[in-house]
Amino acid sequence: AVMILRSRFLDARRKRRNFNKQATEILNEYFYSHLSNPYPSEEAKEELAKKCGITVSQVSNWFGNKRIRYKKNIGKFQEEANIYAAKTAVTATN
Amino acid sequence: ANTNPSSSGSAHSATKEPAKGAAPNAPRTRKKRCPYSKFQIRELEREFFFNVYINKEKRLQLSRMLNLTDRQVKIWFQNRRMKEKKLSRDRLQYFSGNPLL
DNA sequence: GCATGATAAATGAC
DNA sequence: GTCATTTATCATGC
Repeated sequence: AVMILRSRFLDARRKRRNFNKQATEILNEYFYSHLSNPYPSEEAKEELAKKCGITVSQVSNWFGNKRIRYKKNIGKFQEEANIYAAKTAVTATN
Repeated sequence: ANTNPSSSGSAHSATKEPAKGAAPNAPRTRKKRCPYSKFQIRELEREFFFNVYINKEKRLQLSRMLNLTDRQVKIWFQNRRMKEKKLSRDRLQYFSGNPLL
């Protein structure tokens, strides 16, 4: 039984699975509403992880990848940025 | 069977070092990440298994054998210790709340 | 075929 | 020394 769990653990690390749409939504919402300083604190990471149903490490990975890829090609993310900017603006007025 | 297309036989020795006196402004470009070969990894792992903290003497010896800089070996051990710590954390999280234990 | 998540070198703060 | 990062690379999803 232990061996099964061990191999399952190794497989779980190797295989990549996309986050569900809801989790990505939450992460993007935070990212674009903190675009001037997209570095969540440890506490913020834990909260995001809880809300997204992923680990803190996965939150860190996501922000690391997002920051570098956004910086490398801002144009490609412009549309996405506008969407979430509008979204947070709506929530701010309510 | 050395499946290494990226010539990591000499992982350092280039891509940096503005040749001593030249380039006064010297933006000090970041060294490009260079994946190590299977052989280099095997030897580093072997030493890590023996001791997660490597002393300066073995470090110099290992760096010469693997054609890496002393600094690269030092950094590899630092990163490897962090990896080990992360593996422990992930194991704990993964096996907690399990249906079998 | 790229998008995306995870990992591996390399840097810098402390 | 640790540790959060940056960056490139790897592996997979679709």
